[in-house]
Amino acid sequence: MLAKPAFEVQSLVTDAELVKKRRAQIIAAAVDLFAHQGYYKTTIQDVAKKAGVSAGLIYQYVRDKEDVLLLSVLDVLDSYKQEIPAATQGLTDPLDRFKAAIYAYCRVVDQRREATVLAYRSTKSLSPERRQLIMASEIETNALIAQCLKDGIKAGLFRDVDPDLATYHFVGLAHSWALKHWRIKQIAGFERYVEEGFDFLVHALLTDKGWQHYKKLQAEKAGKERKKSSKAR
Amino acid sequence: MLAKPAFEVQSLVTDAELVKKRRAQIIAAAVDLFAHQGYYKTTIQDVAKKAGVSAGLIYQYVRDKEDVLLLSVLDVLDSYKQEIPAATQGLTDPLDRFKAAIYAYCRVVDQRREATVLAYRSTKSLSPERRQLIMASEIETNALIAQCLKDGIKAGLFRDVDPDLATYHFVGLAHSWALKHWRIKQIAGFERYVEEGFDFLVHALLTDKGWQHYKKLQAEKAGKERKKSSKAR
Amino acid sequence: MLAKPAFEVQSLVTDAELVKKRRAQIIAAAVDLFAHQGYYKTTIQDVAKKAGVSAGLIYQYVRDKEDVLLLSVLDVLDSYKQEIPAATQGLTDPLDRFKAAIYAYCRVVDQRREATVLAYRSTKSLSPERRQLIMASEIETNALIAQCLKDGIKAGLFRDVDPDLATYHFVGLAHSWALKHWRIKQIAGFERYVEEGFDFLVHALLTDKGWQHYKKLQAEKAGKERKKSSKAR
Amino acid sequence: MLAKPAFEVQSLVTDAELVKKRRAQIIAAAVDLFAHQGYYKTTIQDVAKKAGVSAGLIYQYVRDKEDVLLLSVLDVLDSYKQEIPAATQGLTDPLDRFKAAIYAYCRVVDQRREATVLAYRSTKSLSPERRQLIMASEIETNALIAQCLKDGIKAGLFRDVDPDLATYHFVGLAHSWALKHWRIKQIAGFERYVEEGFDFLVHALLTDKGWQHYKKLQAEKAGKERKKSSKAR
DNA sequence: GATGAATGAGGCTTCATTCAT
DNA sequence: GATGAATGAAGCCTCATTCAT
Repeated sequence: MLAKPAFEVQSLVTDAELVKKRRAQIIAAAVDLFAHQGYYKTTIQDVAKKAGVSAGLIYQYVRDKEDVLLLSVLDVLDSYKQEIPAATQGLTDPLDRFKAAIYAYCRVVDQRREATVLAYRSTKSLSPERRQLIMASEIETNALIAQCLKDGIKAGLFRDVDPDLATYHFVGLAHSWALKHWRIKQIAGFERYVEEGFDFLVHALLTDKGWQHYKKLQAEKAGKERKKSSKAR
Repeated sequence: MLAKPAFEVQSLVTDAELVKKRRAQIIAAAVDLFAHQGYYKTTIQDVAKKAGVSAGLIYQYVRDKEDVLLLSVLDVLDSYKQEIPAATQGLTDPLDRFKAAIYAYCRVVDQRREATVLAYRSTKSLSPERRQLIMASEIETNALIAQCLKDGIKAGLFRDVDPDLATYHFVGLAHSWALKHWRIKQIAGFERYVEEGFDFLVHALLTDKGWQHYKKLQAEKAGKERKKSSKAR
Repeated sequence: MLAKPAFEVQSLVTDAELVKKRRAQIIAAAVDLFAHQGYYKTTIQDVAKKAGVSAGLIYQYVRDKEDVLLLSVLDVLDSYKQEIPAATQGLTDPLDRFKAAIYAYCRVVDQRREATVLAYRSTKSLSPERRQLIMASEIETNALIAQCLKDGIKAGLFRDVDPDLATYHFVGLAHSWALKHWRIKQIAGFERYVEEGFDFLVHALLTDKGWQHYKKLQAEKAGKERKKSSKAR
Repeated sequence: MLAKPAFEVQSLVTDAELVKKRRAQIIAAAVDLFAHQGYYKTTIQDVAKKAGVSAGLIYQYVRDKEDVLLLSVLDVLDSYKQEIPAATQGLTDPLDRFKAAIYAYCRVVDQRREATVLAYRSTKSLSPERRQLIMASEIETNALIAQCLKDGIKAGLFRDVDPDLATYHFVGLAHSWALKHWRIKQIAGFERYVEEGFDFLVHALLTDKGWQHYKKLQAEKAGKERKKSSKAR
């Protein structure tokens, strides 16, 4: 289930530990630069300088520039795959789990906003084989969401919609925050955007039973927060 | 209201008719090439050859390569601004108008699927000033959708949601078809995608009153189609 | 004596009057542009625009861009050949004539300072055949000065120096004003520069007899000016 | 006092030794080509080929083609600044020193005749900032000459002329040899040109006292040469 | 393993010149 | 005769990639 990221990117260096360390260095620099200036406007020399290594070094850990892009995008996508399970960990209620998953997705997108945009923009710059890897990773992430939906449907909380299609509506919520940030931030802050967005979309999803459940959860949450804020005083 | 596309892209040629014609030639070629191979992998020579003109000629109609990209993206965005009003023309019922608008949006995105992706990918490749133009155009298009939402809210058919935020959910429906086509096409065809997608999202939007209205429209449509198909026999 | 400027620059247009008029138009624009931006940074389109004609038109009056440069430089050099004889016209005393010639030379160089620099800079940009014409023109101009020197030597006013070499010292006076203007103007104004410069160089030239004569001329001139200024009151 | 030549031309390469070596390589090739074919007719590829390096390499040592020109011109001007002090080294007599300086100037101009012309022609092709550097270098060189003049004036050998203006007359002697070589070489060889030219101009400069001194030096020199030539037999 | 200087192919852009109108 | 749109050759410069140290 856990994807070995970039399992096919070859390296001339054999020491696995070193490969991991160097690549992390390179990718951190690359993601930052690619995200902010774009893939084509970023040179390998830029990446090398930012990573604090020589240009030649990079070619001991990747085959070519496209490999750097592939690793960069995979790095971003992997963070999704890490955050979502971590967020649902311990939760059992399907609606709870679903909400936690979506919120987690939105949160990680927000934290790596530019990088998320990078992933969108740059996939087409990759060769078909490499693009496969990206798509596979996205499918995996979507499967995490879709599973939550299936669980909710099974539990009778969600309508019997196509879980894969519905996934895209919620994924779109997270991605839009990054893609349309220039505009949306003028309308709402992150918190309100996610809350209203999730509330909006979940309306489309809930059965009557689910609806009751949702209102109960809302009330509980409101209760907790009231307590918290009264304690805070 | 009507945006003069690319109103600021200068040309050395003075004959307005010719400028229009040549630019159309150039942009048609550019959109196609940019959409399929990407902006950076497409050379001006490629565009010239495909447009059937010399490379030098292009520089009599645009300042630089980025201008070609700007005009290309604006061309795509303009088609949205054309199709949506055309689709709602003559319709008076708010729900009808809204549905027509969204369907029209989805349709034009489907027709220019690669070009839509181009618009997404390439905006960041533009200089800030040029990006402004793109953003302005997107805001205009969104305003068309948002207006439909406002009308529906006023008519009591839609819940009192933030129309600008809600617009993004529906815009996302159209865009996702292009952006995630590689995956969604495996799940559903265009017709089903739009129908189910719209039906899903509209659930989140409708009031009880709106809900009655929606079901009536569905029934009417079903009736018409039954008739049509019986005639077709 | 009078050089037909550019006697070999061909034109497609047959009407001699028109050729003269058009060329004057073109050359005036060209000299200005070449002098200020340099030959290579000036495009034929620039010249055409400044001359108020189309780019194509120019090619009916010259063979190529180099022809425009040739005509431009010859135009400048011709003005020397016009001014010097005009200035000595009517004067009979050799020293008077010589001084008038040098002053006239300096004056025309000052009036067309940038153009003079152009002549210096651009001769090497011309093909050898065209350069010949420039050189021939310069030799003609120098001959005017040299003749004055010969007359002065014959009259026993000037030492028996090589008139052609001495010519270059005085020509250098005029040219330096243009070539080193950026620096000399910080040291002296045009009037003082020419007066001190001529006075300096003429010291090197005069015989004892010439020296007496020179002082007499100075005194006369001073006298006239005193009168003039007293009248002016 | 000692100018760091081209102190502001940046290089991507850090090894100072290498920068010096490579630049010398590049500039040597560039001066030669620029001097003979002109700046604009010389391509970077030409320079690279002549320097025995790749075109890309050049851009690791200069920012653009204009930088190559700047370095080339500075290289020429620096040779003046080297030769003049070297020639006066050890000499104490002001007239001796002055003569040595002018002769040295003429000699280096003769040795780098085409390059001297390049410096004249091309300064205007440089951006204003770069032109400043050229001018500063010229002023420094002129100051060396002017100092000799001042010393001679102080010693009562030279008339009390403006040393900066007088400098230009002597500088003109050297430069004219390069600029008007096509013509002057028909009149006189280098030796005679310099001797007669200096003799001519120095006439304009000497006081009576200086004049006595000058004649004495001439006699001494003639004596030495007689001896030398008798020895040579 | 790491460096960074060197390479050279290739793209954008300019502009002299032509030619159909 | 005049126009100005069109051409296309050519140059500057960048940058991914290599390789000697």
